[in-house]
Amino acid sequence: MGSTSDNKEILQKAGLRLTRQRSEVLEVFTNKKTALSQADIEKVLPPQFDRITLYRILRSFEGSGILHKVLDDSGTTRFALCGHHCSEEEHQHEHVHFKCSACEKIQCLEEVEIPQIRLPKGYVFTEAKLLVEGICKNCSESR
Amino acid sequence: MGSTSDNKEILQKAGLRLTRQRSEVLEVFTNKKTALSQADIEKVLPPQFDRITLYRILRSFEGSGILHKVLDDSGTTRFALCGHHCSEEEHQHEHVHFKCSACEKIQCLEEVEIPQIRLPKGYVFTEAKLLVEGICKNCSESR
DNA sequence: ACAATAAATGCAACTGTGTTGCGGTAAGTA
DNA sequence: TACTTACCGCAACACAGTTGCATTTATTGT
Repeated sequence: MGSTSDNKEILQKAGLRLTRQRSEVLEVFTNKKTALSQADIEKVLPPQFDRITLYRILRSFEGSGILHKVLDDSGTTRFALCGHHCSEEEHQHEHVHFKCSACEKIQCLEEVEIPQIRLPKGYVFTEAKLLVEGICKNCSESR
Repeated sequence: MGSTSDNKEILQKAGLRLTRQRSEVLEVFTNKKTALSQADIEKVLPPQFDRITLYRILRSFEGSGILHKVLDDSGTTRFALCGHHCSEEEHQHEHVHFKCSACEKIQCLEEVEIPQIRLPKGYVFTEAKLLVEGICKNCSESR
């Protein structure tokens, strides 16, 4: 679970240097498994961790395919760890994001694929992002 | 196209008072047909239109089913006019939102329905929101 | 048509997220 | 070990979102 050597490999593959700050951020994502906003991450990191550094780490991770942005209707941007086959050129995120109305957490359902969408004539398809809202497994079982 | 009497009807059905400001905002949405951010709307409205008033109008319209929030990965909230059968209790937005990578506009594809999603055991489905990215009809035809 | 009243507006003030520039620091490399 | 360049940390700023309160205005009943 998120060892230092894992982090090193992830960063090297992305062409990024291994720094203490980046390792810490990666740790957060491998421990928590939900999509996280910058505020969420700041709560977990040591309080002296620089806000702007975190901001830039998130963007560079996104750019190199380590993280992907998660759609959200709340206004704040959230990120989640990319599954296996993401590269800088081609992200593979055709999976569903699930937002629980009870615990408010957003998680990736990697196993649920987004069905084919039939667009009207004239429209060209590039990518689809699907957010499902409801009650997650955890919350529905603890009743 | 967006007459005053239309506005009156829309607002009365929603239990909201008919004011000049609300009419102006409604006009904007019936003229432009894409999803609009608060900044987009401010550009169109007279410059003395109060920012906070607009903010509250958008929220109250959303609460009473006149507008719905549109998912976006850019961080800023956007709204679009609801189709026919929206009430305060039950919004009906199981349609697709389409974001054009060329003109950056987001529109509702009311005619495209979101397919059934099969969730893993334990998950309860409430609602699904789908954003498709690609090239819109306008942009793909003007090549 | 007018007064009562509750809703809506407009202003002030503030919080929080997003973003850029730049000097100092530290990771990778020879 | 020294060099080069990416990365970090600070400052400063732009702008979206949010709340409280005094004033104005749309509706309701007389």
